[in-house]
Amino acid sequence: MEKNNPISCQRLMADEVQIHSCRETLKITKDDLSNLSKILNLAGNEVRLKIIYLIKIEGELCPCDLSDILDMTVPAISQHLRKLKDGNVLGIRKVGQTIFYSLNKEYVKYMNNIFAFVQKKETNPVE
Amino acid sequence: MEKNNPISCQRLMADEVQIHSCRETLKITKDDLSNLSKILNLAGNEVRLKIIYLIKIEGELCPCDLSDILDMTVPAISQHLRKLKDGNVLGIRKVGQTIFYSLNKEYVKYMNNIFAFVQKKETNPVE
DNA sequence: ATATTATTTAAGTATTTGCTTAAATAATAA
DNA sequence: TTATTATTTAAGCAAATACTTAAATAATAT
Repeated sequence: MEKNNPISCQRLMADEVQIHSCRETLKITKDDLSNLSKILNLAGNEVRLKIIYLIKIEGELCPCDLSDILDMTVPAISQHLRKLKDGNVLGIRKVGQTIFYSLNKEYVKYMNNIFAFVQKKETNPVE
Repeated sequence: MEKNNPISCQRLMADEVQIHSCRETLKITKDDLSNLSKILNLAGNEVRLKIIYLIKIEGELCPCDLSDILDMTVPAISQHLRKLKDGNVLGIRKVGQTIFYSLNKEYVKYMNNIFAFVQKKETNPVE
């Protein structure tokens, strides 16, 4: 259902064409931007960003290790990992009672973009 | 002051070297990751992401236009703009009583990374 | 079986967030 | 001057967030 809102900005110089163009842009990119905002929201927490960054470098890490590394309780880490897993950013591999979290393939490229300006630290080669 | 926490993860396979390496990595990247998380946190809100995206395409936009385009109240928009300005993502240009917000130069490159996988829409050429 | 270990889940809570409405600023127009 | 317009600021509030501690699962070890 097209809303076709009237333009309420009353500035003399208000550029109706620009406003309509922006609305069109949003129509086209709505879903992309919505999905993107969810990823960025996950990454926009310092603890989770560290988790993603470390897992990206190391290949995989378990909650217990991350708890050690980040000096946080295991449940606190676990809850962050769950969000990242729910958001499909991370996947898991179970080995006995240990659960290794790793970056899902489809996000590797994007995370390279995200971390582009972070001081380099080489990723571990997959063996 | 070096904390040098003992490793508490007791897994048989716990890789002490890896854990120490991660701690070193964090020491090096701490500030970068902290700053990055702030930017991503700003971008990780759907409304603000739309604002950044539109401003990136259009060059600059005012609160009144954004209020029209996003169908939100002017104060709601204004408060988002303030956060983006406080985070140094946006800058302003005043023309009479209208305030135009634009993407700060230092963030243009990074925002290209952020929006890399959003359906293309050409940026307006600067005239 | 019992104990230990790794992890998740749940409940509680203080803080942050994102809006709302109303009021305050500040520039322009009549 | 007074009115209008663009914007910000402030106060209030419901919802979301990120932790805490305790309990529940589940796999391993004794």
